Amino acid sequence: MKKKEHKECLSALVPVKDTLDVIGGKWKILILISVWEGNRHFREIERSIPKLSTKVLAKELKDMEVNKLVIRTVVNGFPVRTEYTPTEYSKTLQKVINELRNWGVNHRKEIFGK
Amino acid sequence: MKKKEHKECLSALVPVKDTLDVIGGKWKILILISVWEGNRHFREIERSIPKLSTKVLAKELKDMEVNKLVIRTVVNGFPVRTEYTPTEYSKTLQKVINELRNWGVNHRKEIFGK
DNA sequence: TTTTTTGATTACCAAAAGGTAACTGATTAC
DNA sequence: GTAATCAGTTACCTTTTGGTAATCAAAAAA
Repeated sequence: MKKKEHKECLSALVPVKDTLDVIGGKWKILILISVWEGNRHFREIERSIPKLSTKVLAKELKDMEVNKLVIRTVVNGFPVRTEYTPTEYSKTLQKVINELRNWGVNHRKEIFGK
Repeated sequence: MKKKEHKECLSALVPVKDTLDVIGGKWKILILISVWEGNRHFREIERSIPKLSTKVLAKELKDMEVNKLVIRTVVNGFPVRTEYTPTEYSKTLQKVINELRNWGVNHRKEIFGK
């Protein structure tokens, strides 16, 4: 009997891992939704998500900028304002997030209800 | 201007979080794929995934059993064998994982290539 | 008899993630 | 002058996560 090859399995997994790096974790999707909803400024986003700390928000927004989900622009001025706007590209995630949501809805039924 | 309501946003997010609890993290999808590929016994699965430790595999397999992704059966016997088999239900994740993979493939192009 | 293999569990330690609070610097309102 | 707001940064500490190695019981192989 041949030994099993696992290379294939692992390489197919890299892009899945990539995606989870971008939207996995506790806050990323929450932040994305907040920005999609119209929250633009740092404090505005922060206040819109209970329990989210300044530190984590700053880190997550940086990641999201690198991943082209939001654009950060500094509005020169008075009490220094920063604007985070969602990119068009970020909307390609909506389908993925929908799939995650649908499966989750069904999974609850599978584990509890039914 | 009305204050924004975030209740809706948050409740829509619960199932997404549920799904990420089930397949998020470093190992869950790897283990699932390993089992789908035909690895059945604890050591077999362990050896199929480099860097995965006994402790983490044991914990993850328990979670996966609770979530009905695998069935654990003890084959009474000689050096005590345990069998993990993927459920039919686990296959409902293939669509989700595919979406994650597709987005990841495209994302690499977006961030690097192009 | 000793070693090996099986599927785990446990104790112990290291690393990573995350929270809190203080502080920056500029400006406006009181 | 004092306080507050904006967008963070930093230091410090706690919690969570994860890895390593030892151990268990039971049987087969040496």
